Amino acid sequence: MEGISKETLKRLPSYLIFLKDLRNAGVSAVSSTLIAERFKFSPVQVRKDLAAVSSDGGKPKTGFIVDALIRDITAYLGYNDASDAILVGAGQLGRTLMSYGGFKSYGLEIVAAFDNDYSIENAVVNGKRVFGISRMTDLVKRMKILIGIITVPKDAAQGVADLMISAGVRAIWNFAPVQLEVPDNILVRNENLAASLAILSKELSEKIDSENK
Amino acid sequence: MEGISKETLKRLPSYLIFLKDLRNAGVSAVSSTLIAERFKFSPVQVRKDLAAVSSDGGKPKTGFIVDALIRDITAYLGYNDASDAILVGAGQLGRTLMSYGGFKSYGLEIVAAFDNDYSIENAVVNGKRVFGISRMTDLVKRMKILIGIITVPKDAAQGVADLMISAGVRAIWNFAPVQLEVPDNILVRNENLAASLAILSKELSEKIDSENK
DNA sequence: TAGATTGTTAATCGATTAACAATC
DNA sequence: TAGATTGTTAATCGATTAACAATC
Repeated sequence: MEGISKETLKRLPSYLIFLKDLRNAGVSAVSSTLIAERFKFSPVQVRKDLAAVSSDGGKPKTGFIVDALIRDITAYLGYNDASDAILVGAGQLGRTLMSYGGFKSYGLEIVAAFDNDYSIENAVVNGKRVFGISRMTDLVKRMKILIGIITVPKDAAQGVADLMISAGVRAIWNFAPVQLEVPDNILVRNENLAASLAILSKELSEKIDSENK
Repeated sequence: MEGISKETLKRLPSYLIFLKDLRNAGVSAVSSTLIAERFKFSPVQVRKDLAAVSSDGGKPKTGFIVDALIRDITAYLGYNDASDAILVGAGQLGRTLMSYGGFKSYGLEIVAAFDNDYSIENAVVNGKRVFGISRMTDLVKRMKILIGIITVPKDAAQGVADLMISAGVRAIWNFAPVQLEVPDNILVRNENLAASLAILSKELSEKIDSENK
């Protein structure tokens, strides 16, 4: 149950989505083979991944109990102190994240948003108010928020990161296309949508090249 | 210049962003050590990555020419046939992507969007019109579009994927939280924002756990 | 029982890092 | 020249896969 590899951690959320679909479809048990087929992984890999988080394990011939797996993965991924986040930059991308329904199913929540644009301040998005940036430090400290989401333009990103860190944020999800400079004890996860598409595009053209040989 | 590893491919876009910043700052040459420091990679890794795409290589004592690297990485990542995409699902997330400025710098463009909601059809987002879904097949075929972006609710995603594939799309960037079933020759890249945040949250709580030991 | 499926150990594979010679 | 920095080969590391015994 401990020492889960980085790669396993990345796959767990996908399993969770699939398992919930199975549950909705009334399926009560699932084999590693079936999961593997769906994701084009190997069954052994799936078993290793599941072994890392499953409390009961699976049963030969039956497979794994869907409900139990959902509980185990949710417990592993979802229930921890670090589940509340604040967001800075309530532009279109920021508001999209605030309205995004998918976080809840992982026990995650964006509890407040901040912006320095007076015309956005006090707006209410998805039931959450947008505050002036000057109120961030106080709120983060008071609520002991550990995760900050940055959706400001790139020139403002470093300043926002500094402010978040001084307020006590320990992990940053950065959507601005800059490499943030942060102390060693701060986690940063960069989300560069353009880069994601660029990689897909590249993989495709390599594939097409190889087909044309 | 060929056989670039997957991991290298993932790092190249970050290098590109940083190199452009350097160029803006008037820096003309950069050492692998400097790049490595910024990203907390090892200098050797950076050199290996750059060796894979750089036409000139670097010079001892000087390092790599910033302009030349930008050109090489851009050429490697950006210029290929697979640079136009269509998007289906012009809801908030879809419109955010349509308005997102970052794609252009990688030579990528969302050329048209589709939705089956009559109230969204004919809307113009970022200068691009939203068409009824019925017009997708024709446009994809005519323009030989190879990349499709799915930003519809999860229940509609598989149907949209099937439609895209039958029209000729070869790579799908999927924002719906489902595992799409596609033929072997179709590339799929899943973007699950909730999962990304969940992983960050998990890494943070593991870090905090280990600090408290 | 027979067969499907799990879980584990060992082998393989791919990527990173260490070591070091080449060179501007 | 001396020193910084590159590029490459070999060693290491981490993750995946193959093989197979255990078991429901």
